[in-house]
Amino acid sequence: MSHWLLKSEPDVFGYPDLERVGREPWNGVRNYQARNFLRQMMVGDLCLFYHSRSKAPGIAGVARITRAAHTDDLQFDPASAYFDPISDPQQPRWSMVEVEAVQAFPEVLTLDTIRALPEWETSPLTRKGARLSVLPVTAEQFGAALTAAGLNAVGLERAARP
DNA sequence: GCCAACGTTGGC
DNA sequence: GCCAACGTTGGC
Repeated sequence: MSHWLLKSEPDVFGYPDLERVGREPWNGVRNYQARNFLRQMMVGDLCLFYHSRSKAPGIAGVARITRAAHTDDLQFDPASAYFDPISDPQQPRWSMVEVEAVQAFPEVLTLDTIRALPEWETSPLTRKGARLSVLPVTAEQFGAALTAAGLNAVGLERAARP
């Protein structure tokens, strides 16, 4: 199983929103590197749900991939902000996955705290000017984040298994 | 294929 | 709201 980190602006769609709706299509990703990571995701992979552009940026909870990469319909919807006039329906450029809420963190694990974790030193997340909205996370980084949040990483991974 | 201009991201 | 960092675009 792989681990990932997904960024979302809590003002637009935060972890509480994911808990409310249960499952949510992760669409609107329009960056090739991020898209390529989406395409590597497999059902059951766990994701850290990160709040960006917020007063307290950080990880708010854990999500699980419930559907592997498939065509992001918004790229063909002229009314959508994510419309891509260049995309060819025969060979769609953009993909989306589907995620569900697994476990909220007791409180948001702040970026400052994440930066202080040795496992996260090499992550693109903690690099200045980081813009990647979907990024891979090592098992060590995932475990360190859960431990720092006060959760039992092993227990959660077991419980999250479908 | 270079690179300046532009638009967007995201911490602060 | 500011601005640095980054990805993308498009003229040449």
